Amino acid sequence: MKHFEQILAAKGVRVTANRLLVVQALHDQKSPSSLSELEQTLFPMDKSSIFRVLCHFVDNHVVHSIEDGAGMIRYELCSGHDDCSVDDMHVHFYCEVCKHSECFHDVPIPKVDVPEGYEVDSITYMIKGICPKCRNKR
Amino acid sequence: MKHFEQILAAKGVRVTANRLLVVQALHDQKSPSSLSELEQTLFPMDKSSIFRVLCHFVDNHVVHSIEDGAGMIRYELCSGHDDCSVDDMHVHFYCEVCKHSECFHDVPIPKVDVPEGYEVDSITYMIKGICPKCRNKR
DNA sequence: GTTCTTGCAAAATATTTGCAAGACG
DNA sequence: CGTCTTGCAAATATTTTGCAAGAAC
Repeated sequence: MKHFEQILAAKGVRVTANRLLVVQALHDQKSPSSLSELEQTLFPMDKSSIFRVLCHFVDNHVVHSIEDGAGMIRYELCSGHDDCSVDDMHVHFYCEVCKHSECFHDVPIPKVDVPEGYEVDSITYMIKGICPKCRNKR
Repeated sequence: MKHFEQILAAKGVRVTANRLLVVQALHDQKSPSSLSELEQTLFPMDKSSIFRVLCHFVDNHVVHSIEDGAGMIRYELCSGHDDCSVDDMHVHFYCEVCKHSECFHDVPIPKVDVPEGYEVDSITYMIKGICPKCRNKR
């Protein structure tokens, strides 16, 4: 996939087979993926390799890392292919019943005024509650 | 502290010595505490006891649980002593340099419109960046 | 006495690192 | 060659549960 190679190259990340697989997997997921999930998807790639690729991606703004409601870290591709700004982010939802995370891609994170002297790098807006599917089951 | 006993009683939580100690400790902290921190503060109370007290408190809306930027769960007392609503919440800040969390008590979380059918229980608004103290050191 | 709570120990879950071999430029 | 990347194994860190003794009602 030439497309993914360009994304990596544009961010100054060397292209390797593993890295392309990780980008591919993240792209295929609709909701942010955890390390464990990626481990299954990307078998037989090693967990630590995936982990290090993800760290590298986070450092180079290829992916965001967010914490879902269950104390686990999840990863998703930065949407903007050029630069990865704060404006890039959207709201996430965590269902306390089925324990799944999803994205509200259409809902941008409202900005707030931070006190003097604080530098903002990223923002996570996480709603916890019950998703429609689980709600209808009750 | 009669005061804390009333808080617990009002939420239908049975009052025990341990629970009062946990409430006290959370009240004394300015920023949200992690389980490990509480373990030190509350020594010799057992870690698992603290954990179970915290779970019970979260279930009964005595405390909020939030995830700081480092994948750790932190706890803070619900501010409203009557009921623990979504309006109760404020913005949190995580410094990526000194790895400390703090509260922007004066900055309420802006609300967003969620898609139809979703039930909102709580919201976490976490800003990651660099705090003034760490920023001045560079 | 029946239910809830606690402490100890240990399991379960996730993340992170050390090291040597291999790939890349 | 020298640096970056990978896989295997193992160490850390953190959260969670089983069980029996004790406390509360």
